[in-house]
Amino acid sequence: MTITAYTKTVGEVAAQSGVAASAVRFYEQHGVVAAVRTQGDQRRFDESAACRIRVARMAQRVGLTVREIAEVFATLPRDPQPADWARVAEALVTEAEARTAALRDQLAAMRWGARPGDLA
Amino acid sequence: MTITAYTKTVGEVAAQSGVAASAVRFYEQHGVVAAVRTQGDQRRFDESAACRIRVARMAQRVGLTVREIAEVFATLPRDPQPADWARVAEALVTEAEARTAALRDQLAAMRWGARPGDLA
DNA sequence: TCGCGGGTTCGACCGATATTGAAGTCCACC
DNA sequence: GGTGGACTTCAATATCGGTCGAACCCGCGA
Repeated sequence: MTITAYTKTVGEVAAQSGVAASAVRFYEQHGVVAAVRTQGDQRRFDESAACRIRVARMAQRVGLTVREIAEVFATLPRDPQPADWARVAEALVTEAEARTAALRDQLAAMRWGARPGDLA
Repeated sequence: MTITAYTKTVGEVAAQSGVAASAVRFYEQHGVVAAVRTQGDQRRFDESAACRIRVARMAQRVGLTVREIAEVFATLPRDPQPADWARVAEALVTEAEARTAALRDQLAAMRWGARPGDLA
């Protein structure tokens, strides 16, 4: 049973997640990732940080805000297991599908400017 | 064959589409809707304007930007017919589904931190 | 003719999502 | 125990998607 430690620097997490270090700090400020501080006040992230950020970026593409993503991630325990990630993944995909379905339904419900007499 | 005229004021379009008049002007600036001007320099929109804006708002919910939406709408002719709207609707839903699929695929492709030896 | 409820432009401001730069600190390696 | 690269904070800047207010214009009805 390996204890997942807080060992990654902001730069390492940035490299592993494909975003700028400034974005990693931004995500920490907004609760997408968590960090502890060294004696010298530097951030140290755990293994899940890069993962969280990669997932967050994908979720942003389907219209979720950073706040919404942080809320979903708030349900993750420390050192998330595959089952925890699976649950989060499903929540995100379900939300994306719900929004797409809402788009489709509302589009379908529109009367498309069918002015009576126009097609008659 | 009714010729669709430019008759709606900003306020009318705003009311019909459920957004503020300032937003209608914003959408015009960004190519989501088009307007002609009266002698007195006032905007006049056609019937499709409110429709475009309602659709645009839905599309924003699934992560499309105003620019992307404007590009899709750029394919609409003047006085769009139901078939034109159907094509646009399909393009938007398809894009939303593609983004959701990308999210799901990338989530599925992740190794979920399965560190060798951890589950052993 | 006057009033007034719209419309107009323009620029300031907002919140979200970051990026950049300055000034200073930390720490890993030699 | 240096040195240099990576880290820190804070403020400014940028883009996106709007909103608001000021100051002004336009047309309609009393």
